[in-house]
Amino acid sequence: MENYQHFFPNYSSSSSDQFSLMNMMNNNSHTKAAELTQDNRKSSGFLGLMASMEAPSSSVVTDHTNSIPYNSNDQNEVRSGKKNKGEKKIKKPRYAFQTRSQVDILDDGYRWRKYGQKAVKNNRFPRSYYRCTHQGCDVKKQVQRLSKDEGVVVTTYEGMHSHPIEKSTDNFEHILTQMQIYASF
DNA sequence: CGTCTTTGACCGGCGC
DNA sequence: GCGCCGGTCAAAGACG
Repeated sequence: MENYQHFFPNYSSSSSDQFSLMNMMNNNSHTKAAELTQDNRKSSGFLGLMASMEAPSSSVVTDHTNSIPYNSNDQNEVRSGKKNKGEKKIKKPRYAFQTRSQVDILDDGYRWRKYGQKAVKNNRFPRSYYRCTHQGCDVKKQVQRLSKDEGVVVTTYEGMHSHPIEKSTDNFEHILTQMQIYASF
């Protein structure tokens, strides 16, 4: 168990946070994951996610709704006014991980730049928006804490990294690979 | 001095 | 069309 600290180089001392993420990989009930679709984002957003994640059995929820068109170029061009409307449209999967942790920032081995923070209604805690700092990689994640149970942190990943990990967290890279296998469902 | 955070403004989608 | 809402920008600041 001690070598789990390798996954969290910033957490040198033993803390329960480290084991929460391992529980996630072991499908332990303490941490649950779900794929978000834009459908449930429209209807109830994170509340809808919470509902699905609080189902006792679901550790990974996959929704194969393909009715979510997504222009991959829009992400970079939306501000510059360009819009390639003729591009192929694929859905943009989002994966949420619910983790019991005292700290908001779980170090997953990648480097993130915070680019926004918004208040969440019905929640006294804000939601933070991060983007991967690797050039050409626009993987995003958002971190939110439950107001109901402030010991729970929800991290939502959007997109997949197409570059090697940037920190010396070799073992965790393997775990992320498994996460990406989940993401390919 | 480079990198990352903060924070109000801004934008697009959607419901009314 | 208008206003709300979730997400993003970007200038200024903090920090090492």
